[in-house]
Amino acid sequence: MDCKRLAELLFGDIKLTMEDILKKYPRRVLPDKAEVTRFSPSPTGYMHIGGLYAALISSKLAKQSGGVFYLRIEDTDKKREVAHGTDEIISSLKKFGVEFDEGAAADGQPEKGLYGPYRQSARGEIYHVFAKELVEKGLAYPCFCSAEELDNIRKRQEAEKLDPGYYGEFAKCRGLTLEEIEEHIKNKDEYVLRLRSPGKVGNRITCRDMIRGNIEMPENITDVVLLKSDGIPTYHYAHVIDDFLMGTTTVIRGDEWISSYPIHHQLFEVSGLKIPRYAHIAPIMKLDGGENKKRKLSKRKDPEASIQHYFEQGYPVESVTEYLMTIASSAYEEWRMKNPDAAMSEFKFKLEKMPVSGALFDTDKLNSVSRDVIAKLDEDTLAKMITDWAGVYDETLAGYIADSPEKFAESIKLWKYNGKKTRKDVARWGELTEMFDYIYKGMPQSRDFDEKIPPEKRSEFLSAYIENYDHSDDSSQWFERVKQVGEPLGFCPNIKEYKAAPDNYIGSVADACGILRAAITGKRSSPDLYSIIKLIGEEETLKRLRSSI
RNA sequence: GGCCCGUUGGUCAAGAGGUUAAGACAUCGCCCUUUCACGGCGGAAUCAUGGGUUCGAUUCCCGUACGGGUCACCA
Repeated sequence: MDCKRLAELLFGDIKLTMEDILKKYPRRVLPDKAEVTRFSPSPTGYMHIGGLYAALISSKLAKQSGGVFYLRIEDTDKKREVAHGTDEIISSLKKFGVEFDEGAAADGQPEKGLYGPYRQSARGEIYHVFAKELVEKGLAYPCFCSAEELDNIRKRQEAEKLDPGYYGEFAKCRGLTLEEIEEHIKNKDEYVLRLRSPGKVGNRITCRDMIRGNIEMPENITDVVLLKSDGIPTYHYAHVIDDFLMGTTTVIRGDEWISSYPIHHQLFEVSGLKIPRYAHIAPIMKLDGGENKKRKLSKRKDPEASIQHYFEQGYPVESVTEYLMTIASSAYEEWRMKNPDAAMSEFKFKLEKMPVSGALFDTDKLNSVSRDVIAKLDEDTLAKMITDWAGVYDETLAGYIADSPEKFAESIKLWKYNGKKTRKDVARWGELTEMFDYIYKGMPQSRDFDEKIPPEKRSEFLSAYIENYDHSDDSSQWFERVKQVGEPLGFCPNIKEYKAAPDNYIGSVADACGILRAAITGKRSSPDLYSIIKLIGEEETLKRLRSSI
């Protein structure tokens, strides 16, 4: 067959030439070992935590090696595209401190970088130039099979337990003559462009994966689709051309791509392009119900899959990135313990140390990391972060803040410090609302008394305490009074003595304080009680105490 | 089902042919303590399984089980 004529027939109208393209995308001049990485999402909806994870790693790798990190939008599937998907990705990532050296920009904004356009939808002609070359070399051909025909092929293969795909005897259009093709084109029949795979059954290829080492698998033998009927390339083809042109050194992507690696390997080969390194990262998993089955965090089922969730809950973004780093690298936690105040960028990240199997998302761990992050923040930063968050996500809390800024400042001090030691019991701003309730809102809705103390003893103590209450007590007088009131009623003033002989008492001062705490705040745990009393004032304190009897 | 990948405490995991098999989170106990917290100390808890190779295997090899991924004109 005259492949040149076929190429003209299919791509006669393109103006660009291969020389133009290669001139426009020169090899990058970068220091030795500099990594060029990318984040290449499809704008199909909200940002997934897995996307953030990948972006974080990719960015880190480029930055620490003096390379380039860029954003490429893979918008080749118009059906799944969501309006403003790109804006959403960029702004979310920005909030997490992930910045691109070059790449796609928000809708209407100019792109940064010389290797664009960075939206695949704007690169149509480029792909066609490469595709034309493949056709010229006889390595690609048009296929006019309908969806039904393909479906039948698949069914037959399934029934006969054959390998699925368009190959061998199933590749009907592989043998079309130029005349037949011309006829189809004249009839304006829809077609896709397929690779004429040079693969042989039995051949093996190996994927050099930075995380898993070498992975051996069968060579691709199927005539995969390169260009869809709308002329837009499939992921496979766009990946190969773009990552070559844009100079990606290491492709970092989810491990669901491993199985299509043979296709990519072959595509690079037939196109005569240098294949990049790959790092296939394991997804973040979740335990599914009681089934004890792991599965990927799913956008649909799991709120925690969306990074929006973390904004809503009020996790500082550093908490999330810190946590993600502990998953990405087992060495991270140790490093962090040694360098509590260092910037994350100082950590030397290694792909080789990444986990090969999916880690279960652990909210407890996230919370713990987050408490540490929050504990390091100073009051002003705290106040600002909380105010900003509440303004968007928590009306009640925002109302409290607006109601009395002084009280708010006091409250922050209260939960952050106890004397000199900082508390670590808040992992997300959402937890603060409840705490501020008892400072701002008055009477607790319900009171979580320790049922170890019989209710009548509790009331007895409460009455006696109210009787003896003196709001002018300083903090040590206050505590003395709790002891004094409690002692005759069976509350041992000395915790050690109480522990030595618990049966001799109803409880200890700690229990007495617990009664007061629950009466005033409703909770068993709260910041320093004396300070809370001072904050809410005498009248309110007595009111709450009385109502708990 | 084919093809890949994986399996160390509840979770995240380090680890190496010979170790008392790190550490973190969670959990439990104790200590500190002016309550709550913070902090300190300690406990319980792990090498999926069967065969090899070896003086010795959790570590290397093979099988089995289990789990994950993938098999589109989606990415």
